[in-house]
Amino acid sequence: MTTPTLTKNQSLVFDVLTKAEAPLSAYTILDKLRDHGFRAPLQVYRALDKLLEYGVVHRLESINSFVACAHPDENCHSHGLVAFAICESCGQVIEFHDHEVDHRLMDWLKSQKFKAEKSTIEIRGHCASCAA
Amino acid sequence: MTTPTLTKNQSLVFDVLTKAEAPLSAYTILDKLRDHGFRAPLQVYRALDKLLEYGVVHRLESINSFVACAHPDENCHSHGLVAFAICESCGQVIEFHDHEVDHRLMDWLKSQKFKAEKSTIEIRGHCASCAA
DNA sequence: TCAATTGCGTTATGCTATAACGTGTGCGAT
DNA sequence: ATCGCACACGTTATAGCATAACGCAATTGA
Ligand SMILES: [Zn+2]
Ligand SMILES: [Zn+2]
Ligand SMILES: [Zn+2]
Ligand SMILES: [Zn+2]
Repeated sequence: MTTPTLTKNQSLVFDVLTKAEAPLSAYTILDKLRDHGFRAPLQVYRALDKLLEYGVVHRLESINSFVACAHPDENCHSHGLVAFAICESCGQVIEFHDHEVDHRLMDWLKSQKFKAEKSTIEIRGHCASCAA
Repeated sequence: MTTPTLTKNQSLVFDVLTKAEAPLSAYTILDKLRDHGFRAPLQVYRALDKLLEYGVVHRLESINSFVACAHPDENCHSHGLVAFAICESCGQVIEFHDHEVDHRLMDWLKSQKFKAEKSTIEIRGHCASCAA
């Protein structure tokens, strides 16, 4: 369950994501790392694949972007769904977990004999600051 | 709230989606409509935009594809979230609604003073038939 | 030492989506 | 009637996202 030591490229990508204040696309990450020798998208995508596998980064499907996990210590992800509220003005992402939602969804899926593997729960809108 | 009369292009795209047994990408739709005079992606995307606006088609963010609404008559979408279970083997999509999940998510968002506008709930996995 | 695994770099390619321009048609206001 | 506007449409070009396929180097473990 513990995260393996990150390689150089993985560390660079992870650092960029942890310092960012909003989700980043793979190509934005690439641009930020050109000074560190990155030249091609694959260098970013390969690092992201590993970081996603380790659970320290999340992919936001609805905006084709990536964000560092907001709860790196809790290993909450192993036993529950993750949901994201994404502000369309400032880009801020709130990551949250709710076991009641989890169980409700899981029960429904079970009733359909559907074997869940990956889940995406993303709410786009405006955060408290941006809602005006 | 009633759906306007569809234009020719909108009807063609909608028909392709309703006859399909799995979600289709915009470019797959384009290929299926070349015989009907479609030549460029924009013809598909413009029709899809309208169909999405009318609520008769859904976009599946996690697989960049589109599917006809499974509950065209209920106007359930206006007052609740929609969730999808997507089989990664056969492509079958089960569309469902659950008010308890809705309310739970909405309550949480309200507590964060987050103003929700669009939501995405997609579960990928394997359907009863494909789960082997 | 040899084979298998893993990470890395590069080039090329494919898939997804939109920008920008111009045309034609219908329809209400003048 | 005709002007102005909104809307659908067609086309070309471009932007943005993601992976295939190749080869090399370092690591590991038998
Ligand atoms: Zn997380
Ligand atoms: Zn905001
Ligand atoms: Zn629907
Ligand atoms: Zn299936």
